[in-house]
Amino acid sequence: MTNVPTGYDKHAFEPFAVTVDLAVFTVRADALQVLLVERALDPYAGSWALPGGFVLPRESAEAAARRELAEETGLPGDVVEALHLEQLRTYSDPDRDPRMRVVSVAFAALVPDLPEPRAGSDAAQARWVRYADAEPLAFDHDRILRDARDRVRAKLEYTGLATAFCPPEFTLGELQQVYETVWGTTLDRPNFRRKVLATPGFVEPADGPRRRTAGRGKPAALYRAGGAGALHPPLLRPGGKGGGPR
Amino acid sequence: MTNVPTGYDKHAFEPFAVTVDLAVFTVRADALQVLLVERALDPYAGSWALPGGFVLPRESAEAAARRELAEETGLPGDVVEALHLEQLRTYSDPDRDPRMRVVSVAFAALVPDLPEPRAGSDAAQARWVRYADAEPLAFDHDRILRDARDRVRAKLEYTGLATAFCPPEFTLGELQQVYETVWGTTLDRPNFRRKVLATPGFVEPADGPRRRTAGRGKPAALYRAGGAGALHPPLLRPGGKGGGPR
DNA sequence: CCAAAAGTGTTAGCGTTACACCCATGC
DNA sequence: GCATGGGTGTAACGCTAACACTTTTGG
Repeated sequence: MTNVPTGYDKHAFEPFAVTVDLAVFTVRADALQVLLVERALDPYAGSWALPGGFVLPRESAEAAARRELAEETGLPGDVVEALHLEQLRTYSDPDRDPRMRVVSVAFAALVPDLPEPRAGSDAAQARWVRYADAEPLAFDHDRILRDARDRVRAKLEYTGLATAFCPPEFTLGELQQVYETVWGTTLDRPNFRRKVLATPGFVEPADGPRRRTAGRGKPAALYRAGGAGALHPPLLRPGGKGGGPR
Repeated sequence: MTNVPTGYDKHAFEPFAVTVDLAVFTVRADALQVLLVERALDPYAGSWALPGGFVLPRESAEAAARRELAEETGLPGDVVEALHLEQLRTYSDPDRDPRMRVVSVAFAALVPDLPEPRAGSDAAQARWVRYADAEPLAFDHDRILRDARDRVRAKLEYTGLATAFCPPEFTLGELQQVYETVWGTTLDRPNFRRKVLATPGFVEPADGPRRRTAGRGKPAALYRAGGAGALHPPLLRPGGKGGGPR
């Protein structure tokens, strides 16, 4: 915080615009999907992009992210307030926006299957797209999206993040499908079950059995997300253990 | 990137200042130490703070971080270019700076013991301080510093980051001391040695034995940092395995 | 009865932990 | 010789992976 030009005069330096970009993930149809919007306005108009927008003068980046998410998806405010939002990193390449200097704070958000997006206020349209089919995107959003996916994949290992993809009550089979879909692997069901239940604070039992996870088979017990953030011990990916680089 | 006010007019929105803040760590005298500067200018003048400064108009945040680091520590340019710099997160609370709207991108940097800082160009003075003795700092730097330490502690588990605290050639005893100092634990030497050598790409042997790590004992073999970013398998902390929350 | 998914049990293998022991050097 | 740190060996324990098996539902 040194090197202050001319003692903090508000116009002694080039102004920066600050935006947020959101990689909103869900698990649907056995695939990791991401929410994209079609740009209506000029830079990259007609291209698909991550939702996002400018941070307002009296707003933190986190608050801006939730506000933009509500605007673009039409989700009720309390849902948006509750969902898991995670700051990824900030992209500040001087040329990342062709018009002017824009510094963007990127977030990853995780939502359960349910919501179908309606066209947002500013975007021409919004829809879910399989991660594999998302590129190419506007600006440097290809890179942001890849970083976001890497982060989510890694965090499933050592946090209870996977429950954010599930509805409030879920079966262990559904939770396992989240892991298998995001990691692109298969997991041994008995071992998965034991590991999850042996990890304190990961899930806690709910009441009233149900069947779900498919139309057939024995009804499964329901669980809610536990309070724990970190998992002890972690749930490691089969091939190549250890968290990846961030 | 939607919700563009008045089609991108450069002055249609409130300007933001963008800064970088640096948590520069080293391991000296059996303690994790951090580089602090005494503020010369007005907001919090006389207080200690993390080094940092404004991002210039044609500069990325990463470039600004390296430039500021070179200015404040007097390290030669090639050293600064090579050292490990890691983006932490961005702090954007509207009231984090009493004067105006400042969004700050925080970085953690890791350096070996050697350099003693000289007083920087803008700071009244700069010096190494034990992490435990650092607070209170100006602005929200207490929080940034804590986040930075948590991140470094966690990343020692699953990356080869610890070698960034060591000189180009180091003994396994020195590397172990880094882990013990940063984690505040003791490790079993034979097991530490085996784990490190069994992890591909963590370290690779150098030539010519030396003694170091202390004045006495059998001379130890020297190693260089290997190319691997992620550690397979990870080197877990004794108490409470798994990566902590980030 | 059959298919499908939930749930329980068991064993072999591997990695880690904890400790004993030897080696090389300075004083 | 003795203290100090480097380096090797090894046995017990715990966790995980892999797979066999039982249970409960719908058709």
